[in-house]
Amino acid sequence: MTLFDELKARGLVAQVTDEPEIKELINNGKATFYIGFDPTADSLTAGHFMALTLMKRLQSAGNRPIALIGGGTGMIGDPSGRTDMRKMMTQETIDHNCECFRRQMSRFIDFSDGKALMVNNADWLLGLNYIEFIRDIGPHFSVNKMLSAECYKQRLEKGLSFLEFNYMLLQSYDFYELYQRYGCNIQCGGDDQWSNMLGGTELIRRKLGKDAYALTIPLLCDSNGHKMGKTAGNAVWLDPDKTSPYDFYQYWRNVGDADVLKCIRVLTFLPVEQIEEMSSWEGAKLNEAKDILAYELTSLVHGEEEANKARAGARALFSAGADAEIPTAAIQDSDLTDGAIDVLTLLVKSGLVASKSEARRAVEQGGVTADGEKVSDIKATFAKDALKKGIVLRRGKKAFKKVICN
RNA sequence: GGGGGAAUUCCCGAGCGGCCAAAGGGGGCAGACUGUAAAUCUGUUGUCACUGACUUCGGUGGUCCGAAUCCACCUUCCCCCA
Repeated sequence: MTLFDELKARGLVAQVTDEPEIKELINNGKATFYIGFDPTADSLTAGHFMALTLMKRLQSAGNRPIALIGGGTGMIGDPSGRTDMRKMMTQETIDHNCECFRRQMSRFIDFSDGKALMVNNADWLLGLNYIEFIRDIGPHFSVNKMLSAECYKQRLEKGLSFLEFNYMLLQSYDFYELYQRYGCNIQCGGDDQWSNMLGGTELIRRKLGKDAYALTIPLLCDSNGHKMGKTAGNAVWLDPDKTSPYDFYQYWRNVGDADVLKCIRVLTFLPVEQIEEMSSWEGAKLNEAKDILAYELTSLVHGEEEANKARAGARALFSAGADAEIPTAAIQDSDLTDGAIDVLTLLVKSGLVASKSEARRAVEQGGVTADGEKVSDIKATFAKDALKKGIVLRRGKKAFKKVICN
């Protein structure tokens, strides 16, 4: 199976500008492609992960990836699919975020010996002269056409500033620039970027009379159409300090039935044939697929060791086994009163709940257990002796911590 | 530049002087049912010293015994006209 066919089989291709040409390029390792990342946070998210795997897949077939960090476009903010304007970020924040991205990406992509490049569009965007830019690039964009683009529709109802309206020109300019500097001939990105990407291919054709291509990957959505990679509105981060490997594992362990296979196909590197076998799995058997998905991804992002720990922790909790790998929370002597601590405080200190009110509710609703025993009294306390060897405190079905006091 | 409207708790959105920690929906959390799934049903969803107290309704200052609700100014956004 050729690379392109595999991408298709995995469901990684949403739209392409010129299929035969793109096929030819990437199957033969002749592509230099780029994917842009907006430095809006100090860590990449699960949402970016799919793009990273695409990069890796293409790279292993001999194509050259360029990771473009949007240090310059980050100053503007992409309005696509947004209902409100992004917050403007300061130069320092953007620089910091760029650096964090760089570190995380090098885990997946081989940047040695020019096998991949990482560039920052701040390098060419920040020095642009307005009049020159407008005269040079502006004529190639039709406002009428831009306004009809799907990505601005929503914003036209809520208001779109000229600042953001410029985003498409800048992203197009990036592609144009990369084409000239590095011979970059394909731009990849999320499907929501489609119109911005077309802007680039169009610009290259008009200015240089050359062909460049665009390929989008679908947005990873669950069966209800919600974007995946978020819990309660918060992103699932790749940075272990922002989303622990255990939580990361749990996120994937808990995806809905309808989404497991899709996630495995799109996000893991398991062979397509193996995945096809799983597609007949049903009911409880499907749970195994979730375990595979969670393990594979955790292992890719955080390493095998962390993946083993997360899996062991989960198994300990859900199917009774050794409790050695349960995430722990240490509490201090100063948290104790008279050599003991009450449940509510303990719940808060362990990080299982955000406030005492929440802790109270959890107990009152019968959602808290300590070492398997249900805690039904909000005044229950634990003595230091018990805490020395550790207590497995559990809130609800899935949130738990082993609390220890030394 | 002129005129009109809006800012409410995580989100949407009621409230328009006391009965408001603030309807309803979404989302979240917990419980039941299960397979650590979905769907469904129930409870819950500002904080704390929890039958009570305290802090919230864009900001600042007023009026009033009392303000999310009235007034002034400010900030931001939307709509119409130019």
